[in-house]
Amino acid sequence: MATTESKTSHRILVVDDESSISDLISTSLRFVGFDVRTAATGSEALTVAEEFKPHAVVLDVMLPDLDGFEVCRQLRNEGLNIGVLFLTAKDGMEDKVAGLTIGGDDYMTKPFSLEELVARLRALLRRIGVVEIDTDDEKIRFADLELNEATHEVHRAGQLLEMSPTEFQLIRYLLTNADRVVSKSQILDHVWQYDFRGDAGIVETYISYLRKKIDLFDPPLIHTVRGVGYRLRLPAAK
Amino acid sequence: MATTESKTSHRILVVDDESSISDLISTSLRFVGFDVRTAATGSEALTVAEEFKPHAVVLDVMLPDLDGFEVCRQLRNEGLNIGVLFLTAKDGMEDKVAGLTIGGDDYMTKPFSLEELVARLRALLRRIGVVEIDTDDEKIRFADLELNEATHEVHRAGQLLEMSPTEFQLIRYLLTNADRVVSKSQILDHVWQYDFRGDAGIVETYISYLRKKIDLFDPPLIHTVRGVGYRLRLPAAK
DNA sequence: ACTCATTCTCAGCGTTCTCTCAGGTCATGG
DNA sequence: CCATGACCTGAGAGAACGCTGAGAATGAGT
Repeated sequence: MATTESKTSHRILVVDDESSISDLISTSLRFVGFDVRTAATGSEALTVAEEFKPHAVVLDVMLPDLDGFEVCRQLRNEGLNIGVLFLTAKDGMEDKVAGLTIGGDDYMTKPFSLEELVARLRALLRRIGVVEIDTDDEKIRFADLELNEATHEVHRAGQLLEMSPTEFQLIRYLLTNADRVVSKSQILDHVWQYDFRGDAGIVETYISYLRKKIDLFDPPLIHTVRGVGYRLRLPAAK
Repeated sequence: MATTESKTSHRILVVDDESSISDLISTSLRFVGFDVRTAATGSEALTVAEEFKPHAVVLDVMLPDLDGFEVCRQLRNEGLNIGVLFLTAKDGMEDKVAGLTIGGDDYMTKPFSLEELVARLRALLRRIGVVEIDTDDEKIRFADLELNEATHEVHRAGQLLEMSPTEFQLIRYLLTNADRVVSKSQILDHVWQYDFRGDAGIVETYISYLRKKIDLFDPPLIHTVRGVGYRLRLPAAK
């Protein structure tokens, strides 16, 4: 019943020359139900794309041969309706990337969190019209808690709650796993940037932040399962 | 029950260089009905996997030759849908543990209990889609007693019972062996960490805890078989 | 440059859990 | 019916776990 996916899985092409990154991304995307192929170079990307006909491409700007934008341009020349999610290192190039990111495309700076990658990719697919735009589709609800993907707003009992970026991602992750226990490591791996090397105790701190905002209302929704993790649930849960 | 029935036998590859550990695990997994192969090194794991095509791998991250992550990556490169349950030492894990729960994977720190290993492995197989996701599949029932893996909740007669981690594992072990007698040493071996060196009397204590919660209802389900062990049964089923 | 929001670490604190022990109860065989 | 061993359970020490406030470090916006 808690299936987030997906009658027809969408085809995503992941292009990155660092295999650790491309493995991480493709594993994650496959798990949430996408059909994934990878390429390590620009030219390989073009070759694969021709045959694979992806709906969207996750594309590193920095490639050994072609420039990411060049790859994008050539893909577009095929006349296909392809969405592109650029990946870029966090240097000075961000502005340039932002400027070159046009249309329904998007970009993210490395390192990012997998939770955000998936969210951005889904938004991208919606924008370019591959996925039906159902306004309800952009909202996740649990009890009187509502998260709006499009506006990035969270409401409880009709009231707007201010969330920091991390808090937003955390509550989103909990919401997509509503009613199931998720461990602190799972949270860390999905919500935090993939290069985070700190303690899992940070999760406790953010859970505390969330509770101060969300569970200031009744009934409390965020529950601790000692020794295991956290779980979003209603008290009435039979 | 006398025959080794393997209608839904999933293939599990166990990779650990300590033969004591790998024996322990494989014996246990075979007993609960998995088809098990073992490997002592990373390269052996890859060789065996190619031919054995396991559904999941129990993989020690500390291997003599290849790193556990490298093994994982190469397994994934085959394009196969393999779940990985990593085993890590409790101490030297500071910067290693990141990203281990991506893509439905999971990890456990040594020492662990066999009960938990089996539970985690089953959850893993469900998540990666090897086993049908039937919400009922995540529940174990006996009489009016119900244990839910996903939510970590235990109900009796529709009422929620609070359980500590060890209590939860114990009732789960009893439930998976419902109607059969299990000895105290069996319980100790499966529910407690394999390096536990205490008295078996601890089991009596925890049985007592459980009875205070579960058999506060009628009829009592936990029965003592004097001189042998314990058995979960209904009064009618003499 | 300054301010503010945010992220993250850390340590103190209270709670819960684990495990041991000891005295009591119960079943069984003699 | 008693003796014996097996089992039950309450009490309590110590450890593990999780929550939270304080504050340093970082980064974004003005």
